[in-house]
Amino acid sequence: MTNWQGIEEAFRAKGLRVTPQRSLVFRIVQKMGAEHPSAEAVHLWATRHMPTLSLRTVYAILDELEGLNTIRSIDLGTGSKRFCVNPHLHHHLVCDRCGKIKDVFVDVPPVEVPPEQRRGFSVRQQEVVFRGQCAYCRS
Amino acid sequence: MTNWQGIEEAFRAKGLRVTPQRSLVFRIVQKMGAEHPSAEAVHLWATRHMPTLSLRTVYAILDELEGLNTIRSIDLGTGSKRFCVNPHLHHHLVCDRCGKIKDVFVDVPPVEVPPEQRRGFSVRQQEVVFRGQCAYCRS
DNA sequence: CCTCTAGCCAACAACAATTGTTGATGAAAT
DNA sequence: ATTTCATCAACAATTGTTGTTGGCTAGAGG
Ligand SMILES: [Mn+2]
Ligand SMILES: [Mn+2]
Ligand SMILES: [Zn+2]
Ligand SMILES: [Zn+2]
Repeated sequence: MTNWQGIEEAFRAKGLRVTPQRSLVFRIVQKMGAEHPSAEAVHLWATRHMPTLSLRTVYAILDELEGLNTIRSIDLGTGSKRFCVNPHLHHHLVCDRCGKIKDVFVDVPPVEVPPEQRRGFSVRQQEVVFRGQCAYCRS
Repeated sequence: MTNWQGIEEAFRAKGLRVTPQRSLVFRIVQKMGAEHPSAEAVHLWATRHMPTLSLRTVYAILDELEGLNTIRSIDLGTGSKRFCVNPHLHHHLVCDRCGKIKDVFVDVPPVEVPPEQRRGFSVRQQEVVFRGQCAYCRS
């Protein structure tokens, strides 16, 4: 569900109204998707179009969108939750210095964790985090 | 450097004195290594032997140990920095619910990120995060 | 058109993990 | 003996986030 039509449906299906705020936050987060914005970053941009939009509401709507499975929140140790809009399986590249995040679409063969290492854990997903420095931070 | 002899040297080489607090924190973090304790967790245990040891000092000493490369701090989105004592290359298994962390020693073939996806990033390391649920949280 | 309510707002408070600060005290190094 | 470092208690401050409250408004349902 990455198109606005679908989201409208999904909102209503959950008994949530389709408001200008929800619409705006959705569109902003889609547009910014590639940079994996934080809630603050979404708010910063959103307020250019709707100056009264509160940060609190942005947090709330991002939570809702996550509940609808239209976005996913990730925490890669950059100091804040970041939002990921790409529904396909992928991995991430993180800048050690500024926290920039980029999607990485590479095939990583699934790794089987041997039972003696699992220690009772059930493994649901496996993600790869690539760490390094972005072009900007390297100069 | 995982033995106390080496650490004593390393401390002194940096102009840091070898104190009972530094010794204790080091020994605790080594002993707890497998659970990847947070600073709070280290403090909780340490105060059993030295009740006056302040949390502030634990934070400071953990920072120093990280500076000496005897431990590594990792943030896997569990809400706090966790400390890893195993110097060998390895990966991590994280419980979605309680945040428990386990080491995973499996060979993961290095993945080459194609330049058009790197977008100017330099990739320094690649780590795999396995997410799931621990035995306890699953019951 | 009227009513009811969800959603939003501002304006806070609270939170948790972490870092900063300060002045006093004690121990180690010189 | 003197200087310096380390630690302590006791706070304050910071950051990202969530909770709360009372008032206002727009829209869904009648
Ligand atoms: Mn992503
Ligand atoms: Mn580890
Ligand atoms: Zn950067
Ligand atoms: Zn668990």
